[in-house]
Amino acid sequence: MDYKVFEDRIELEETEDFCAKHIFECGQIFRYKKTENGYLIFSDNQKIIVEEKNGKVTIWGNPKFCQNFFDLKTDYSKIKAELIKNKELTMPIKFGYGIRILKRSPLETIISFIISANNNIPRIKNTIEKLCNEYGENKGDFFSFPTLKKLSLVDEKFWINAGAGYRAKYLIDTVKILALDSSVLTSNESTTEIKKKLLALSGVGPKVADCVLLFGYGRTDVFPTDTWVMKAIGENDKSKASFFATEKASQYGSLAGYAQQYLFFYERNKKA
DNA sequence: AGCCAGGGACTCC
DNA sequence: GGAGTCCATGGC
Repeated sequence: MDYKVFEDRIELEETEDFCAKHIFECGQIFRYKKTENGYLIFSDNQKIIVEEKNGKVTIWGNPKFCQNFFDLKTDYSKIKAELIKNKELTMPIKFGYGIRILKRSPLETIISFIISANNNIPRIKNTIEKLCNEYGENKGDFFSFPTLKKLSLVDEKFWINAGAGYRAKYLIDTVKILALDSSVLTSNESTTEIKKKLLALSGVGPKVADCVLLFGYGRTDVFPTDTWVMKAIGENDKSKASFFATEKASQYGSLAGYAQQYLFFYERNKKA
């Protein structure tokens, strides 16, 4: 995919490999808002604006950050061509053709997906927004995601008030663990090793760990298996989630994470 | 009103 | 290690 890098933006022609709606509404990120002709996104300490009009996509923001964030160097046409050989992915890929997996900070991903457990997206977004507004750095027209140091100042009452529910104590405990040893946040170890460390955090089970690995560490060899993906597979027994996570990761190999995103987006947004 | 939400911890065995 | 139960609370 060709793109031009400027000082304050990146430009590309409209392409099958980039669709803002698909990218932001496939459940991988919670700090975004729909605008008139695009999206307004916050990630880490950055603000990004994506505009799509007249056949052109403009990504406003720090170009170096955005190039990595949108994973612009990865060839999604190639990934889709490979995955679409699996019949069950034909419709999902046609439907969510413009999905890209965003590269995000491990800390923000960990906190976000602990909040996401057994929760609904509007409420998840609301809790994270309250957190940033209170503990993030004021960047003028938005707030950054809080640093680990700032997160250490958040008490249980705040989390409850922000709508975290019973996850409040998980969040408190996880921040404490990370404050003592934050090495996992910058780990470059194998997917299995990092997963083991993530599972030691509070409120992080197999599904949250897989989401964090995929979105926060760019590990595409995992297949996060939530209720929507279970529906996509046609399985009702929730106790089998971890079985399918392993099964599908093995089936799709290093492309498992991409396959999961197409399935998730299709299942959530297709018309019955 | 009642089930569901991008599940996990805890407790049994 | 597998099965059951409980967990807060807004969305629909």
